[in-house]
Amino acid sequence: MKDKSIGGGNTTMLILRLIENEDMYGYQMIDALEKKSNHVFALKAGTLYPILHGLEQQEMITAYDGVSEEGRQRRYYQITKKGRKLLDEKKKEWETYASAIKNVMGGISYAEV
Amino acid sequence: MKDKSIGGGNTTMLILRLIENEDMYGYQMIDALEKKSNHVFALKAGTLYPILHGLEQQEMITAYDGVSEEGRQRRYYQITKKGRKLLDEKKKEWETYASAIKNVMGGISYAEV
DNA sequence: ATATTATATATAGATGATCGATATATGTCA
DNA sequence: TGACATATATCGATCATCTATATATAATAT
Repeated sequence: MKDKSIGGGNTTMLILRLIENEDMYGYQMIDALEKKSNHVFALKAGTLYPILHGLEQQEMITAYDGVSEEGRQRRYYQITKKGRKLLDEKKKEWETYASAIKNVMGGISYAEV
Repeated sequence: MKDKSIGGGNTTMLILRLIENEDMYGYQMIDALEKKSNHVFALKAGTLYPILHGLEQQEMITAYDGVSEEGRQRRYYQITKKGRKLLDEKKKEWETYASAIKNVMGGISYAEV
């Protein structure tokens, strides 16, 4: 995984999280992710837009043309009910994954099954 | 990232961690990883061996032929000083990554820079 | 003694996620 | 007017990992 790359198949989860409470347009997501991650993640436009289009096709999000606070035409994305369900699943997967890494790295061992 | 796949570019870190305190042979690593991860990770032989050969070439590990506790010929792998340094780096990268995900998912925000 | 199965090591090709490069259009600022 | 930042978009390349496959040995069952 390269420096500042998001990797690990978590990009979709992060995008859905960003628009969980607020509709956003593409570039706004890139900025928000950079800030919230404290400059660890630098999501590329070339990664973002194909994912947004895919999520739209799967009805995880819907898109509409709107006007930004500065009065400019922007393409906004809104999470759907289906998308919230997917976000929940991805969250659980991440927790399982992170906890497994912790177990291996910390050396916690379980009874053999 | 598929179910039970390790992904995220963390396989090398996990392998190095496994042999940090004890030399191991390939299949032993697969078993150890499955147990320590509480059955979350199922490392595939087809993933493991190419990584081991790569780490050997980069002098992160050394290999030698030994005899297992059951008296069988096995190919053992031992971490080198260089490998321990790499493990430390990978650990730090993981911590940075996991903490960034946490920040985004939990909604912690930082002052804009 | 022989067949079957589990263990072990290994490699090649396929897949999938993400990046880098590039294209295009619009709005802002000097 | 020209340069630059913002914004959306697509395509090909790259990299990690998986699947499938091959091969060998040892253990177990017949």
